[in-house]
Amino acid sequence: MKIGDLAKRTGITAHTIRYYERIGLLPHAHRDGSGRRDYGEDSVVWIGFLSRLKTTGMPIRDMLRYARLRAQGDSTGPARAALLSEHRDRVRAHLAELQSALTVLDTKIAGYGETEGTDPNDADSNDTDTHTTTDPTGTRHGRHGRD
Amino acid sequence: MKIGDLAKRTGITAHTIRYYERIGLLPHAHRDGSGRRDYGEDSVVWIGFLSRLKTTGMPIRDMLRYARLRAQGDSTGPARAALLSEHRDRVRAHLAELQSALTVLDTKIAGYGETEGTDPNDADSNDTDTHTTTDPTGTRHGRHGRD
DNA sequence: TCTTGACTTAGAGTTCGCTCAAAGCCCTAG
DNA sequence: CTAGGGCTTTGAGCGAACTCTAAGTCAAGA
Repeated sequence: MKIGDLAKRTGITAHTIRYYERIGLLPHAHRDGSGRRDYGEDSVVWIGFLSRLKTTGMPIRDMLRYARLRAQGDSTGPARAALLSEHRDRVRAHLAELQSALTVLDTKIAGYGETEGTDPNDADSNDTDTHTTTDPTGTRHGRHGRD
Repeated sequence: MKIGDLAKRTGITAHTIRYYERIGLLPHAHRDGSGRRDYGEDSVVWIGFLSRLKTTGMPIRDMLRYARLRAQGDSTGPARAALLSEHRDRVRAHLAELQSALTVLDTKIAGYGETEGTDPNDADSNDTDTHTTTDPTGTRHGRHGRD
């Protein structure tokens, strides 16, 4: 298939596909008689996987590392597994953060909902949350600000 | 407290705090006798909340909308609730995507793990989540909506 | 046949969210 | 008193990930 078709199939633009090829995320595409890129189903699959990695927040430089390992063949299996495994850990951690933040949002939205005239949840008091995962410095002992 | 203290308390740099003030995410700070920014606990709380929004992927321009509503006072409660509610929907959607991607990662890592010498999961076949039986979301591949 | 639209390239431009530099002022510990 | 570190400002710079432009080639449908 041509680059435009692949773009439609994968949801990324042809520009981005060429960009990915340029930086090494995609192998150099085969060309048809007239010098145009010609793709197979495997490209759809590979880009689909890259998109998943992207969704989960993997930076391009890490996708590149993975892609290079993949290009090196079967012997890199363990290295690829390790790379994905580390990434999975990060994704899990982020997931937990998101879930925690979600409950904060729930609380806050609920706070806005009740008693419309007054505000038991003023901008600040309602901003206060049970601090969960994200502990920037770790140095925060005194938690003031009403919980 | 001074800007450096606030930075330590919140985990963002003093540079970023000034940047946030510049773009309107933080109100203009009160100054002490010598013209330096002086913060109270409320700043810690507010930045904490902003950090959570950031964690959940809210772009700065949306935080700005929220901050401006907040600055306008209590009457904007419903608008703020709506803003957060829409954001919550997006976060929930993203959360679902992440969870789905996680199971893909699990499958793939497991694939690399089994039968160390050979590889039933060669670069492509294992990259494929095509007809991977475990289809968590039920999302048929082929067209994932673009992010 | 003609025209339209998809394709090609190299390289420049954009957006986001910081991050730093430079030059100078001033608080505080020693 | 002095040195050092933290603060001030404006404005420039940066890395990530695209995104688009320009100028040109070419294939295929009306």
